[in-house]
Amino acid sequence: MKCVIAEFQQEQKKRMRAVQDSMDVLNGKWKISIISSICCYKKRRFSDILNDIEGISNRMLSKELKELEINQLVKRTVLDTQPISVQYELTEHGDTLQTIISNLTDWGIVHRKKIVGEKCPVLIG
Amino acid sequence: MKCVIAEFQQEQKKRMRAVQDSMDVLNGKWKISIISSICCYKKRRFSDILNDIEGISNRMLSKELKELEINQLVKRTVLDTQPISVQYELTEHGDTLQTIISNLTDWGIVHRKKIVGEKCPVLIG
DNA sequence: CTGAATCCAGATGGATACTG
DNA sequence: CAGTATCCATCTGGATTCAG
Repeated sequence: MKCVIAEFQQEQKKRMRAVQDSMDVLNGKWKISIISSICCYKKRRFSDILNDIEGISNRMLSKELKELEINQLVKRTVLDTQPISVQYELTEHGDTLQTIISNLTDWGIVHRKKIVGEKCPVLIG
Repeated sequence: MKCVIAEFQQEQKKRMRAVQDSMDVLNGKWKISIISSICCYKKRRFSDILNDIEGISNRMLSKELKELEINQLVKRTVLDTQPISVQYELTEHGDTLQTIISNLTDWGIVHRKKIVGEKCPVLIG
C-alpha cells in the first residue's frame, strides 16, 4: 500500500514538473500575447507585432522573441527588403500551443466576468 | 472591407487581453504547482503543500495562496485542531482550471522531449 | 526597420527569525 | 502549525540611445 502511495506521489511530482516546464516557456510578461499575435496572422513582422501589443517596448519584444525562438516555438526569417524586415511565424511545435491559448482565452473571459463582471461589466467590453 | 479588418483586430485585442488575464492569475513562480497539488489531493494542508513542492518557502506559499484566494480559486478553512491547521481546496471556479492544467501538463511533457529529450532522455524520467 | 547596449527603479523572491 | 516581518541580492522591465 505504501508503495502505491509513493508511486502516486511520484506521478504527481512528474505532473507538476511538466506543468512547470510549460509555464517556464510561457512566462514573461508578453510571451503569450506575442504568440497570439503571430498565430492570429500566421506571419507577422517585428514592427507589426510591436503595434499589435499595447505597451510593449522593442527591447522586450526582441528579448521575448529570442526566447521563443530558442524554445523552438517561433521561426525567424529575414526578408530581403529595403530596409530589411523580419518575419516571424509559429513552428509546428509552436502550433501545438493553440489549444492551450484557446483554453486560456476562454478561461480568461469567464474569470474576468467572475472577478469584476458582476460589479463592473463595462470593463469586459 | 476596412471595417472587417478593424473588427478582426478588435477581436484579436480582446482575445489577447483574455489570455493575459488568465496569465496574470497563473503567473508567479509557484502558483500552478500549488493548484496542481491541491487539486490532486482535493484537500490539502499548508504544511503538506509545503512538502509537495520542492524548493518553495513558507513565505512564498503563504503569499501565493493568498493571491489565489483573492482570485477566488482557492478556499481556505481553519481547522479547529491543536495546534490549528489550515485546509485548502479549490473553489468551483478553481476547478474550471483543470482542463488547462491538464493541457499544460501534456504539453510540458512533449516540450521537454522536444527540447532536451533527444539528447538527454534521462532527464524526463 | 530591427534590433543591441546602457542605465536604473521597482518588483521578486530567498534566508532567517519571530508570533499566536 | 501556519503564518508574518525584516533584510537583502537578484531579476525584470521601461526609457533612451546607438548601430547595421
